[in-house]
Amino acid sequence: MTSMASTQDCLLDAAEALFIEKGYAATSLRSIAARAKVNLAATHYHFGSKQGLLAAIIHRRVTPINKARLEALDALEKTGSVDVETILGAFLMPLITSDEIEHLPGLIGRIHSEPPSVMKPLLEKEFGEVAGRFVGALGKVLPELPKEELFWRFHFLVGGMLQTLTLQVPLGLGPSEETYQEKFQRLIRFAKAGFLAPGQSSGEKT
Amino acid sequence: MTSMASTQDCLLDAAEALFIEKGYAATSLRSIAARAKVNLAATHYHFGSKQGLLAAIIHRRVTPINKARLEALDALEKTGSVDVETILGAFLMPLITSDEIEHLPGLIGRIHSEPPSVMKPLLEKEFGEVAGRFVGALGKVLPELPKEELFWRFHFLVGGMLQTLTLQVPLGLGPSEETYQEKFQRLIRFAKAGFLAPGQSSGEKT
DNA sequence: GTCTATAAAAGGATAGAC
DNA sequence: GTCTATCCTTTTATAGAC
Repeated sequence: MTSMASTQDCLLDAAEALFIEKGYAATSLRSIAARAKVNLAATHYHFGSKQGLLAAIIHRRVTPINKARLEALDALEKTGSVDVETILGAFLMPLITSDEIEHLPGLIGRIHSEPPSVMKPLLEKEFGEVAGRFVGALGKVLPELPKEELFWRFHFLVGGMLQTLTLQVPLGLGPSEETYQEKFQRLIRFAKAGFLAPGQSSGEKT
Repeated sequence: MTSMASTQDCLLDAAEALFIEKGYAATSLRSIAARAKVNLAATHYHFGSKQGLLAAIIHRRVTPINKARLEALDALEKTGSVDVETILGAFLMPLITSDEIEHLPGLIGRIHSEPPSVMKPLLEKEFGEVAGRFVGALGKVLPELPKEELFWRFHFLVGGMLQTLTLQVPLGLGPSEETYQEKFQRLIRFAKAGFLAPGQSSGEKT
């Protein structure tokens, strides 16, 4: 029994589940405390405010994934096997191999479009470094692609990732049980071709 | 003065702006009524509830865009100029050419990840037919692509679209003032290549 | 259709005993 | 660190006069 979950962890788990289910604004601290089976006042004692609780939740899940992403990119650069496909793999696959995958998808998918006043500082803090590293790596293997085009394509990749994390099943498709492994491999095929497309109307065939 | 905005329209406009700014759950009917400069009780008189107001807002913006999308697709099929790029154009460009573009992007971008209990029935009702028609058209010009792969690629396209509608400027890029026209042309380049990529490991070079 | 007034409930946050 | 009790604000929604 020495490994019984602490009050903090109970709160984090409960709040995370409810934020996924109902969204941030629609979830009350009371419902969180009830689900965690702790006292209402504990939320303020441990996290100060509802926002503080949200920040802690995101930090807990995102940190290990971003660490794995950067390590994967480092490994690519060390072995010299850097290309578009391997970079995309280093960006997406840590979502799967991490232990957090069970919780992260719904969380990010649900809350990434909360009001900017809530989310923007959090996302920039948690995501800024990783985005910079990966855009830089992609820029190196796609030296002729204009910078703005590169940024927007990374942006589209992130959109596809978020959409994949948000929806279990796309509209019009039956509830086929597909693993994230398979979904992200589909996304890598799609986005790889997208990144390799000519940058404007210049390029390939001229 | 015969064209003075009705109370309904004032409420729709105000609620839309606030939902974009703060999200659905975080916006109160009071703030809506205040911004619309109408009485609080008017919201219930005209729309019954907060949910009814949301449904009316979405319907107002989405209906004309989807109509334009289907008409553009019809036109392509009549002139026989159907290919991946023109289909993508017919799907994305009505977002721009419609009068709604000024309001729609933020709205959809902000609220599409509200709790499924709120959004799913609305989105399926408003979006189901259009998605079916466009996936069908893409399937015709990509006959060798497996159906699941097709669905997921359409899904990634929608993800890129939503991401573009959500963020004015991608992370790491300065506040470059780019029109939606330009952004969606970038997205079309990206997604066109993605749709044309080989479906599995089969294809191109074997 | 529009207003005032208010009901009835739920929200975040805090004080203070233990 | 955890509890009870409560403050104070805000919320959705409605009743009823005009």
